[in-house]
Amino acid sequence: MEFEKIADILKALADPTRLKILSLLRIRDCCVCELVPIFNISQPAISKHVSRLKTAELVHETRKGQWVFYSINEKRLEEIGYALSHLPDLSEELRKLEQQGLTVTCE
Amino acid sequence: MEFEKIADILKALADPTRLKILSLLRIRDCCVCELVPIFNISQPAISKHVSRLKTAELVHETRKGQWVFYSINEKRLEEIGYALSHLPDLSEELRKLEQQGLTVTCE
DNA sequence: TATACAAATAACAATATGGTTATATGGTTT
DNA sequence: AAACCATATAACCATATTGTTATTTGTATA
Repeated sequence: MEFEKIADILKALADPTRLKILSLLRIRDCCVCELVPIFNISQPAISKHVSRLKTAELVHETRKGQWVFYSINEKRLEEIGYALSHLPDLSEELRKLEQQGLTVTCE
Repeated sequence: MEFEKIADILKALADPTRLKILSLLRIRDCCVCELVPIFNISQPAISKHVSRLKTAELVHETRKGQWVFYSINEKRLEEIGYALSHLPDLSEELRKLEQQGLTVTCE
């Protein structure tokens, strides 16, 4: 996965409210109207948070009548964990640096 | 680790430039003046990025003469990987929701 | 001591983020 | 059809983020 893509998914994760939503979805699927009374923020705020998680493919949605239930996408979380321990290799950049004689060699 | 703390570390990670810096530090320790020619941004911008990584304890710094060398803190990265797969438990919140009769039971 | 280089900090600007309230949309029920 | 409820979107505001240039601080050296 590219650096920009990894950063985008991490940005979607990097918020306490969204992390809490994911933790709740680990217990069971929830709809927005269940999440609202748990947090001290408005319904549109919750709606935007889950929307951000959906864009990052960290959750899936399923409409059931008038409700929309969100479920966690554990695969995506595993992917991001893997991406962090296997970031794209930039050794070519360091090689170019050496060719340009810009390397700092200390003592 | 608390949600706010995890979110803070994820915010430090959630930027392509900082992810690239970490990838470079996986190859070898680098100083700011080596990182500058690799990226298309100014020296103060790089300095602020490594400072952000340092605050999140994702890197360590060692002064060597006039240079400051940065090294990756792999332990911290492992910690955040672990934290993502073991987020704090919020089942108590769902229990309270049920007690208040706010649970949505569908079909 | 004066000069030079590396790195950090200050002050600022443009954009992104995370909240609000008001309103629109989608589906259910009377 | 009308009313109702859940969710999404629009418009807006305050603050955070990420870059810039100018300046300061720390260390080495002529």
